[in-house]
Amino acid sequence: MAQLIIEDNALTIAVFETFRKHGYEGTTIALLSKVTGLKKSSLYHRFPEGKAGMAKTVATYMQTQIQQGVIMPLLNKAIAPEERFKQIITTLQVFYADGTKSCLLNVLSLGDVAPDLKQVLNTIYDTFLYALEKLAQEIGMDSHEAKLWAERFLIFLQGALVIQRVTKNDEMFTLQMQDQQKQFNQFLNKS
Amino acid sequence: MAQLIIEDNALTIAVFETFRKHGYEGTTIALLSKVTGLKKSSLYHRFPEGKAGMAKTVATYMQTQIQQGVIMPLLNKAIAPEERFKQIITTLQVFYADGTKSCLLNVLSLGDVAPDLKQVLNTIYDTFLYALEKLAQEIGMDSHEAKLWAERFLIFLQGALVIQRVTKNDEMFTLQMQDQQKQFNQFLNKS
DNA sequence: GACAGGATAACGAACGTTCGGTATTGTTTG
DNA sequence: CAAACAATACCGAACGTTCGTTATCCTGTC
Repeated sequence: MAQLIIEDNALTIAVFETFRKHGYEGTTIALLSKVTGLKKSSLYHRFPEGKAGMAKTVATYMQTQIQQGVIMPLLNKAIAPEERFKQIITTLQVFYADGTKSCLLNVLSLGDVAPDLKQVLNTIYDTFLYALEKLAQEIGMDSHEAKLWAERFLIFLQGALVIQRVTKNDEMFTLQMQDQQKQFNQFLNKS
Repeated sequence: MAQLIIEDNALTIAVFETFRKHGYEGTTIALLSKVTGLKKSSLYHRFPEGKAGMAKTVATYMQTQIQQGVIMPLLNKAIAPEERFKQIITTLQVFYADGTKSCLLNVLSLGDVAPDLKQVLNTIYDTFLYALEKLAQEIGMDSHEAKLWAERFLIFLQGALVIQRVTKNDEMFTLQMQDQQKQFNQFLNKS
């Protein structure tokens, strides 16, 4: 293999970070070139399907990250529910860099979205919601309660990210996540 | 005055709706031309400061809308707090078209935002938060409680809009707003 | 005839994309 | 063990298109 001046994974991450910061339309090939160190034409060697393919790649990248860092831990019955929830809160803090980085689900769902990209985003949400639901059921909620709690958690997650971006209040996301964890533990101790 | 093909207010609204749907980078002058019925050059007659000026105009438009439909009702002590809150929930449902339309605070705060635009967005958030805080204090919360509740409400508002956009679940926003109202009334009846 | 509202036409710049070419690395074959 | 071929990784230069913007001109109205 010819020399890779940037590894596949590092390349995907750089592109991912650019998309999540600037959105789809705000992310230009020239900007990606600057960020990755690869010339525009070289980017097309790595992403033969162009910009749309890049967006799909980063969405799929997020899907695997969430799958590995959130979904699997949430469904891992070998660990106590309290520990599991604490664990994913930590993961999310890292993933969103204490709320300083935006979520692809938000920034890539603006305007007219390509159907295949939209489907990846939908799947991320669905699996995330499902895993949260299952955890909530484990700690004693009925299926209806569990779904509402899971939805509220994801709403909180997205909302806190938006508000922190608007206000530049750097502790907003962290505080809200800690609050979610506290409420989770309170429910646990009641039942 | 020569013939106005589109009135100032209708023009602003059309531009506003385009920006909130496509974001800043996704909104092109050609698209605005199609949407408003005005040629590109005519748009520059109405908005001498170009695209940046259009964004600032729509942000200021939102500011006046929120001021008139939300801030003033919230601070109107001639009406019972319960009625006031119910009123702004209704206003917000209309403003966000039952959650089918995005919020400028979200879509215009992506990437590198012009400082003067960012300041308008900040002001909208600050005044909204302040009015909610005051209402919360009126119904018996201390200042700390009131601030946390107000923040949570705005987080919920933004989060529900994001989630509904991702999932296309058209009842998400409405249900969450109704839930917020219910919780507000429950707090009221407890104190 | 001054002027405001709108249209025509064009501008340079940036957009996403493609093509031809050049090293460098791997793989085959005699 | 080389020579030959193929594949990989990257780049320079250009493509046609669209971007935001502007200069010029026409058309009504006071």
